[in-house]
Amino acid sequence: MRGDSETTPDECAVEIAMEVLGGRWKLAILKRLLTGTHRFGELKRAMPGITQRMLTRQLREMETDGLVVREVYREVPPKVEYSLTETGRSLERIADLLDDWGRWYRERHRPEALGGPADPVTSP
Amino acid sequence: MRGDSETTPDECAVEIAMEVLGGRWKLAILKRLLTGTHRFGELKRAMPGITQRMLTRQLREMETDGLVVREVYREVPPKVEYSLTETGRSLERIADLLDDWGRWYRERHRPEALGGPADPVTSP
DNA sequence: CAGTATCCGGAAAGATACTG
DNA sequence: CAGTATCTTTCCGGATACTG
Repeated sequence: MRGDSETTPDECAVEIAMEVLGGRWKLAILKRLLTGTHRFGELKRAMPGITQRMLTRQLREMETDGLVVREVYREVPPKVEYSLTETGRSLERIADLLDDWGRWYRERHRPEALGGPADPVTSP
Repeated sequence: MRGDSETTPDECAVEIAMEVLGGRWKLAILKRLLTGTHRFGELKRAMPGITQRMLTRQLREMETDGLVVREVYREVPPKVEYSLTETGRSLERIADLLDDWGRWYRERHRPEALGGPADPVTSP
């Protein structure tokens, strides 16, 4: 997804968005950072499924893409804080909608993936 | 992305959405189908970049995920039409937002990818 | 026309171990 | 604490050829 740089003239811009948001963890990280600045370890603890290597890579890509700011405090022990840029925060609505939609979809199409089914919803 | 079936209890639902919308072509196809029912060949012609194999695969996955309906007319020559389900149409707003955001992001962060830069926007 | 059938390269993702 | 460094696995996406 990243690095194709083909950008055919008639492609619709969702592909640009998917280049930036694609991957398994970007949006999850973004949602975390929407609650405020976080340290690397905090993010890691908050997302048990991700490996250190993946978290580092995703954060660096998001930094390159202008979504997050990485601030290094030259202390011992080291401390690095991540926060969203304005561009990153501009995704809040989309991230929320995707989250809502995902929840709704899971209820509607994957009821087995639920621990205790809540009250069913009929539109997202 | 597909087939992990892990779904850790505390994962946020954006991952569900990304499972369904992920991949390079899903949203582009969805946007096409939002304009109405289309035949396989129409979709293929409308998206010069995609291969037959990919188009078939993406459409089948979207069918499995409950986003599209595939209707086969037993004629000669064969005719197959694809349209969106209600679930598929429920993504319209999100697809539009992603498209808008992608356009805005490209202007703001990748001006070199534009033929003739339009009037700059300051918020998505 | 609308697909399958094969084969393939490379990126994405993960496991594990080590370090300033 | 916050990373690198390797190694391995998975699988996405594409090229090409063939078919009911």
